[in-house]
Amino acid sequence: MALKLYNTAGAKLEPFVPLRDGHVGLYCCGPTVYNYAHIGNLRTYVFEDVLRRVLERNGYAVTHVMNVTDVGHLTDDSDEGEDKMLIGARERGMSVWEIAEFFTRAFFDDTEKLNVVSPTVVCRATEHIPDMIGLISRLEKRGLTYQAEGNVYFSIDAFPRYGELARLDRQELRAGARIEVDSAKRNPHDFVLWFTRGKFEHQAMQWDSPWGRGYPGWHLECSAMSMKYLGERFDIHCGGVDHVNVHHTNEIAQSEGATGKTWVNYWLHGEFLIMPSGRMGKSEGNMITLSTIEEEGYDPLDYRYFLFGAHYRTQLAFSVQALDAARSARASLIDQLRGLAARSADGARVELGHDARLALDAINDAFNDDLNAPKALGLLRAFLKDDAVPPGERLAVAFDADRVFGLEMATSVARHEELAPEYQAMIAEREAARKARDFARADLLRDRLRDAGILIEDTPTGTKWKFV
RNA sequence: GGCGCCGUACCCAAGUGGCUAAGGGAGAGGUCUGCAAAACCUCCAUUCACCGGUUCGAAUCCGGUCGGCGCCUCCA
Repeated sequence: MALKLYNTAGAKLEPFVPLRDGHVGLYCCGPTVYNYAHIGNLRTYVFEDVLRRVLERNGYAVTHVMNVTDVGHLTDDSDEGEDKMLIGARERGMSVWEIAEFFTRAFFDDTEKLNVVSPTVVCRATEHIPDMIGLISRLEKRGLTYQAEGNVYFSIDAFPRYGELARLDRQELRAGARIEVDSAKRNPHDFVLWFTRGKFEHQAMQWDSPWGRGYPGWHLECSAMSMKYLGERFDIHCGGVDHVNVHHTNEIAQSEGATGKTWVNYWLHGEFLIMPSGRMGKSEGNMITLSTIEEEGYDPLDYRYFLFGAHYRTQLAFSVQALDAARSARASLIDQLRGLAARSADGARVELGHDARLALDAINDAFNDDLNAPKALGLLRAFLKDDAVPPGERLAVAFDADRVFGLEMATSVARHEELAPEYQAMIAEREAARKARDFARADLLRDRLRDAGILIEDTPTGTKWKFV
């Protein structure tokens, strides 16, 4: 089955056809680095990782670009807020530049732990200010901007197709429903391209521009940088669903406003991870980071496995119970694969028989059907139980599918952990006790090993152990 | 108020017109075991929030009701 993707623009499933044969230009909205990413944010990056892996599995050479928003941004668009970076810096006693560097590193630590493949290009907003200024100038030449009270605004009334992506009805938009409208705006939904207003003298990062010293509006960086690295037209742009209405809508306006061309062909949006209390966020007070999860004894890959429980376009309910289920499921999968490896003389077989081939095709079809990872995982697990297929072939199918799942299956199966000599001695002593039918002694040793995190299994082929 | 998504077993969920409604977790029974654990085997929704309609046929399409969530403000 050829790759099909759900395009937010048009709101339907479409066959994927790249602009250039064999190549894909992919832009993913990256992190704002004034705080740790939480596991809800990370869900989106795992979804994008699956997208990239599926594209590559289909033979495309992918140029994957991601921005890092290290420019301070207001806490809200009504211009009343304080710069987020500044707040972060003050709270932590660091310069805004140090803050940005610190959380950028933290972000990539997290994605690496989740086995997310690094983007081809990672670009920082602060290193592309001239590109953004250039874009504003182009918009200015085309008459799509105006200046008011020191700021440069994009005029959405000068861009007739405004809001098509989100199917916004301009008449029905309710500006100011939740915030106060900036009185300098001609249309309440106009947005700032460049800030200079003295009111923001506390803004720590500022640059010179034709409109005065200041800083760029938030949406600008994605337009400027994506076009710089991928061209004025490219294939796929993705991010979280929350970006559809404002961020991506505004990006399209300023990008297509500047070039006069269709900017992006496919828009993909990942749904939210939902807490019992609703959306996860710092202000909601329900933020969980990857570190939190690790401290609770979960492996980051347990979380990755958990994410494959649901399709990327459906909200996923997070709970400890659900994460526990994922951890157990991943452990049992690895055990299952180890069992298959033990029963296969030559490990993962390269040549697949008819049934294995069929199963792998079905799994690939699931991936190609708008990245249906949960279906693919279900198919894989059903297939692994099929004793009619030689163990080596089952293993091979799993490892092949893992090129997309990214669960380190082969590594986990091959891992031979070393046991400290004192524990080896305890196991030997327990064996001796069992032979002597001193079961009280044997059970005591088993309990002690258990307390040390070592699980004892007496199997027909001898005593085995593993870390819990 | 507008736009959008969702409601499938104890839990997380796949399925979007037609074979027995995936898969995982939990649970139950069994094999094995000194006992366990692990592993393996078996069982676990005549039914898809509710009501009405379309159809030979619907969890799947249409209308309505109830419930949940998201976006419309920076936000994955």
